[in-house]
Amino acid sequence: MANEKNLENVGDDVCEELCLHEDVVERAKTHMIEEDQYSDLAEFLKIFGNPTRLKIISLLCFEDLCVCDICEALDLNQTTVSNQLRILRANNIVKYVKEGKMARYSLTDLHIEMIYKIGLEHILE
Amino acid sequence: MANEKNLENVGDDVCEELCLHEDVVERAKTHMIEEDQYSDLAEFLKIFGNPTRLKIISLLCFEDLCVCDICEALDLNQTTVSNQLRILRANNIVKYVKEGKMARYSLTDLHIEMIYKIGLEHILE
DNA sequence: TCATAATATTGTGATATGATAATATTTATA
DNA sequence: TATAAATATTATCATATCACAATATTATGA
Repeated sequence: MANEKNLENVGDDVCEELCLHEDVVERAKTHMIEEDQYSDLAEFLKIFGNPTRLKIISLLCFEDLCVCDICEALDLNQTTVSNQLRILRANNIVKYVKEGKMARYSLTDLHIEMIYKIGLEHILE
Repeated sequence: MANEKNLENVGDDVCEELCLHEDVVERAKTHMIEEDQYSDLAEFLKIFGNPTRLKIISLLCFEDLCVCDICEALDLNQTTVSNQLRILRANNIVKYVKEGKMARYSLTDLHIEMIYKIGLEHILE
């Protein structure tokens, strides 16, 4: 029995003196959010990890634009822009209104612009 | 000659009346940053697009931690955590100090916490 | 200097992502 | 209703990324 307890403890208490700080670990855990929220947040922030999408976002920070103008400003073909706009839409980063044949895109909210600008600040440091 | 000019214009002026807004496009272009900066920014923000890395960041928002404690808090094996820490280091998101055998990790600056928190706000809306 | 704890690096196969070609849909107007 | 402009969707293949096993490195204490 005492033996069994020792075996149990092997996993938990390895390097107790020097490294594994039970109290620190427990406190850290209290600051964690739900597993699903980490996934959702990663999915959302992942969208910012592509230069083409960042270019689109950077343009929309200043002015709403139609697909055609975005293609022209970025010198990218229509398929590429349209596909990326779909991804941006699906992730609630841009929205659009139909105006006749055109679709006028804009950022959904200020969070998008903030993340773009804070990121830019960081890399410019 | 007149014919040639017409042909040239076909590419530029297609849908002039309805869609391609030269002035809008020109104005949009003035807001763009350098190609390299888009790449750098994408590389940087891409790092936030992974749940494991976000978990590490979320812990370090509150307290500096050693690798061992991070593994324990996240219930992940050491290889995974160490690899992600290397990526975070390489992208200037975390830094560390050696303390004997241990490495104590922390966030490099407030930008990291801000991006994490703004993103979280966004997905919780 | 040997053993071991803590951390780092490398290699691997499965999965995700990117740009774009090909094609489809939607809408206004002739 | 036929045409063409504007935008959207689907398919493809090359490349990137992921978690982790295996292994290496670093640093402490016996």
